[in-house]
Amino acid sequence: MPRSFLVKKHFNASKKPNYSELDTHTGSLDRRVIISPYLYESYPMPVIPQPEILSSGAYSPITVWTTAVPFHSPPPNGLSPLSGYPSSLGRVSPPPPSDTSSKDHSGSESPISDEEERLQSKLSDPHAIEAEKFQCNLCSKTYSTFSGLAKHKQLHCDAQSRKSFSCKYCDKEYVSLGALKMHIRTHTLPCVCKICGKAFSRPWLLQGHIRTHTGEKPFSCPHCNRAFADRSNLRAHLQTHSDVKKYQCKNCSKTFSRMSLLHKHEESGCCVAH
DNA sequence: CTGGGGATGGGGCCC
DNA sequence: GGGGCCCCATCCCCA
Repeated sequence: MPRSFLVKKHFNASKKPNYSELDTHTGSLDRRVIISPYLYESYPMPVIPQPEILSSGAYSPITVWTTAVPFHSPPPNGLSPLSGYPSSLGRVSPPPPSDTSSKDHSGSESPISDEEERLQSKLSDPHAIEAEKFQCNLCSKTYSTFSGLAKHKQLHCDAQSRKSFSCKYCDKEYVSLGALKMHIRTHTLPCVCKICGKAFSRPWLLQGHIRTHTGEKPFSCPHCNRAFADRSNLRAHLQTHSDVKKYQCKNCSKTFSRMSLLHKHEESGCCVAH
């Protein structure tokens, strides 16, 4: 099982980003691609913009992810964190309607305390003076309003109990915040080529891309001395020197240097009933 | 049509 | 926790 399949892929029909859309900032990618204003100033150093030099609506580590809440028990008042994306990148998801007094926490790592939550719930709810009757089934904390409880669960207990972090740009979920942040980069594409403007999710991807401009090919085949810019491509090339290829057809035992070639072979009809 | 190269995406691992 | 790297995969293009 390839590791890439551990998380489902379903961006859209075209798996590759349509870089032609970078210039217009239109289409489905416009909220994740940030072209550095310093794009063409110098060459050839890659530009890996820091968050502060991104546009005001750019990627904010605090605002681009949300902890997941159980799908089987959606809170009322449209509290689901997956109920739609912000209209522009970097905007915090709109607060729950019943929590209009809550402040914008973007840019602040410190979550509000439970006491603050309860106080805010009381302030925002005229019925909050009543006895606290909404209890968290995970930590037994009580809240006077359902909205207070819902917010508490969304921010703390559910996320902690499930250890689940879901992307706000797609519906992928990860068990760690670090994995989610790494994934988020595939949406925000913070690494921009100064030469052509293409954006990449990681610096080393950009470095590999820059080799296409410079012509640098640091990986050489020990058999034929052919050079490659990418190690993976060299590895694939090495298969061509091997008598026994890595990928074998189950039916005819023919071997192929690449998985894609095996797939083509299978789709061409070898593996249909003979 | 097949085989191979080029370019790129993305999760995991290690430091 | 983040960066760099590894490894695998895929798409596109061309000979």
